[in-house]
Amino acid sequence: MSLEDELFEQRLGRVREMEAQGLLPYGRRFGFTHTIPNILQEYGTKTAEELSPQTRVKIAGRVMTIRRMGKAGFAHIMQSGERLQVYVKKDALPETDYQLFASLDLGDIVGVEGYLFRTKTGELSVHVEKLEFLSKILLAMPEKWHGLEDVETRYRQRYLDLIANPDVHKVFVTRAKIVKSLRTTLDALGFVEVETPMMQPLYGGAAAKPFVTHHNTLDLDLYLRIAPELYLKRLVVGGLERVYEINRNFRNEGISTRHNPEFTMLEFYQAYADYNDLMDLTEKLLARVAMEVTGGTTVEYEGHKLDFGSIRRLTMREAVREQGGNGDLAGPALVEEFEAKVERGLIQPTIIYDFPVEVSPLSKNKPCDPAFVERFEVFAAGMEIGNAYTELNDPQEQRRRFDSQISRREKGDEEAHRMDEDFLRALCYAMPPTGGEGIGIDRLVMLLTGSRSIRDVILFPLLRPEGEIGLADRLRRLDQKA
RNA sequence: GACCCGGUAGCUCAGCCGGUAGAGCAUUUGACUUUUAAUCAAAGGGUCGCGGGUUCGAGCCCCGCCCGGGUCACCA
Repeated sequence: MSLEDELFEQRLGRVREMEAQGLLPYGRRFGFTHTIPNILQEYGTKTAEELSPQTRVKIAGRVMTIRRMGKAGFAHIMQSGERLQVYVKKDALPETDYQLFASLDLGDIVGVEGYLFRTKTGELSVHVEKLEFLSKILLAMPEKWHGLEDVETRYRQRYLDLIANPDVHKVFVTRAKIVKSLRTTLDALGFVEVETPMMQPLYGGAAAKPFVTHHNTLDLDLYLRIAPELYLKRLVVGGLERVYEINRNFRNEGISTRHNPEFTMLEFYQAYADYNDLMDLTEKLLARVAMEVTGGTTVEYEGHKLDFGSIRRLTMREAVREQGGNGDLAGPALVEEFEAKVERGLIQPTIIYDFPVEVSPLSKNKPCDPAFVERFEVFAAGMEIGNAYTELNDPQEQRRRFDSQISRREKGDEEAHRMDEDFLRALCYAMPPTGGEGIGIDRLVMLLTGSRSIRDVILFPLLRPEGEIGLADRLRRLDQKA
């Protein structure tokens, strides 16, 4: 018999024993008085004397370690990635509760009631007087010391990763804080959050290959959006003058440490503004989010100290010249030169502005030089994390840009924009002069959490499906045996 | 898509020149009423990713495939 089957049998046996005693192996609501992080924060620095008179607590969580010593024992209970020790003494709690403790498995979920104290070695602990069983683990927990290191298992069974690796828990809590910080800043500036279609009859707003899906009733092929841009700009036409969306984009392209087929993007549009205003706003957003998440504007990333408190600005031509490239180039050739000579070296947060018009079909021309557009990208750690421009709001010019995209497409550029007449019609109703920007949330989270792969900031990154697991069959067999 | 690395017990990993598959944690049994990677004693646990081949003999060598990681390409 394999070890896993053996574990199943042992633990299902314990489930049956509990049921026989009238206990619930899968319990019901548990009214706790404190969370473990609460207790650690409130009492973590109190001395033994300061803990009297007794503070009674009722807590719940997952059993992470057990040290049994005959008629007493210790365990650590984990909640929200933090652990608190509990001390269980045979003559301090009811017989049945002690029996329960004696048959606990690592990974079980329990509720505990007792009072706070400090052990001989000074660790804050709960002196247990009541133990309630809440949920039974059937499979084995990852190793207590090394945690779960197998990358594939970490991604496929993220719950195990979260249980075994507290740092992973922290990354995703930080991710939530980052998104909240961006929302708070934008909300305070009067931006309205909206949701626009994920499924679009025409895709646009970026150069990328789309995913295709189909609606049965309408018998209609739809694209998962590659960007929300064209819908958000329709909203600006409609008078939502400050508008943003934080949501998923889907691009049917390669997977790497910086690319996942679905990723989260913040896009925001501000009427009556241009790309200079957005540069200022970008600095403010980034400095603030870094401050709120890490307590400062500098963050460590791959051995570099990135300073989000001072963001350099230079034109694409200046950047190319600075690296010894040919700054006299124009059009796509300039972009190629930039990507070859500059991009990867942009470690410190940097704004690169003034892009060639050919690669920017939705941006407004620079008045003094129509070969360039009012567009910038933000780079850090060699990664593009944002893209912004003064929006093209002249419908006739937009039509010409679409036309030239179409001829590029006819020459084989699969990622060139398609004609979007509905969008053109919206522009024909007059869009105010507007600045718009997209910020890649996943990459920003990477920078602010020190994660080297985008998969480490996405809870369930895309993987090929694994083979048969065979678990249902085993459980079925054991059920029949019982 | 190309190249490099990896897949051995539930987990973390060893496995020499091709010669009977190993350790720690976890599990089971026993001892232990302030331990903390608890300790002590004993036991059980393997489709060596999958399929072929070479060989007297393959975890190890060869071929194909699957899964994952990395680099590059792609991603304006």
